[in-house]
Amino acid sequence: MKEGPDIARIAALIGDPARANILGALMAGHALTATELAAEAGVTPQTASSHLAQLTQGALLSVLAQGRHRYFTLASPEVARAVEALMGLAAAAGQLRHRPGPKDTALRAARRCYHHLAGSAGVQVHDSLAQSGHLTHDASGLRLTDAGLAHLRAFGLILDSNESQCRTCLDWSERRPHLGGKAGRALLRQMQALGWLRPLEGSRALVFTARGQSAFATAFPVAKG
Amino acid sequence: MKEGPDIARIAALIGDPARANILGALMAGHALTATELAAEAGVTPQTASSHLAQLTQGALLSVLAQGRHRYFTLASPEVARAVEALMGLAAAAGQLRHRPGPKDTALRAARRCYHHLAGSAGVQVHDSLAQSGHLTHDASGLRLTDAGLAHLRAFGLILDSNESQCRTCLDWSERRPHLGGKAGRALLRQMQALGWLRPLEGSRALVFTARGQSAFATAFPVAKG
DNA sequence: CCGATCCTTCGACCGGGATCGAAGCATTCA
DNA sequence: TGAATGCTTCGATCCCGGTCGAAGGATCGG
Repeated sequence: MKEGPDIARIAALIGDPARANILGALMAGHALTATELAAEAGVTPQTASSHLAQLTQGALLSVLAQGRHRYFTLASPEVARAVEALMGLAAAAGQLRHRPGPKDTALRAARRCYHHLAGSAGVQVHDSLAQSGHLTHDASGLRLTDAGLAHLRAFGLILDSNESQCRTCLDWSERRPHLGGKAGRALLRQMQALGWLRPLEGSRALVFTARGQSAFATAFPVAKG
Repeated sequence: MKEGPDIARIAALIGDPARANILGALMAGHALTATELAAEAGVTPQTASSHLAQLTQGALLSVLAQGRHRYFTLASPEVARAVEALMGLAAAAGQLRHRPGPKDTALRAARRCYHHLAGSAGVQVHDSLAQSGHLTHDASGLRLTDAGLAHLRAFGLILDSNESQCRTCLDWSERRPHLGGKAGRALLRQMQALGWLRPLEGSRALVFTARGQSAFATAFPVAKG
């Protein structure tokens, strides 16, 4: 009964610990070089090279050669979403790699998912915009309303009118959608520019500054329901 | 940089061809016995037994022992969504197992995804309901409005008021969300009861009857945009 | 109780693939 | 040009895990 796409190939590609670490490192959205990824994955450069070739061949990564460096990124937001979906399953199965520590708490609060904001803060943004009518769910998926577009522009975001289309991304820690796509990306950039939050050293986690914390709460209020 | 859930374990679990076939067979939403799954996967019962034990252990499947039979199903809708996400990646990578044939076309038109309707017909249901205001996207995700609830009840669906909460499921062939959850499940059941469509032998594909085709188009119209 | 069916456990085999050392290109910089 | 750096290819090793035959429970029908 072989129907549909060959899922096993892709899953097997993600299923190796070294490759999974590579994908995890790239979930932050930054392009990383082969040697950096080798260190992240905990393998030698020649082993990493083999893995990177396979991931690229499998259309999970894309490469940008610059001088003697090769920068790798996730090939598409779809890849990031698939990885998050798998994280959700792994979390549900209780297969956390470490006992939850302070870093883990920080990750659940706010982190980079590909290029946008995830974690409870990310979900809060989504909910707040949805409640105030700045975000609608129509035929083509999630979309910013005109009011929402104006609202975010007032915030300092630079968004074309044809960039109202958004991506939702299932949050592995919250099990709820958060805001991805162009808008999500621009929003995170602006929040960092405003000094609301900064990346935690060597991690995808993001920590709010005291000032940013309260500003964020005011800007994206959410009613309990 | 080992952060978050252990994704490699889960992905490796899905990454074996035999296990992927098992998951694929269960995507139709029916409970299947160990021997049936062995046949689906193309391995002997003792091999399948080993795989099934691993999948159950990994919280991807759940088992119901009934007499000397053991019925397996996907452990949760999350599993089904993760599998669909992987199918999307595989399809994007152009790794279809077969050259697209008539069966493949049927699959893209309408199929079972877990217990609900997927494919272009599934997406059409979602879009139609969203356009007519029967479906909203709020803080807790996708939800049926009161009007939508009444609309579907008029259709013959039996739905509690507290079952307005819906699940969205990313469609691998359309790359767009379709309607899952309780409502999606009830809807598919009703459509089959009305004789609108019937399962294609030995496949997840669903084919519309002539009568069902036009009735469906009238019931779930969608404006082009 | 007996045979049939469903499923599992055990043991042995085998292959694919992950890994790293050594060597080879390519690029940059002095 | 020569040395250093980033990355890849090649080859050898090794181990994990998929596979099936044989045998052992478990459950049902009579």
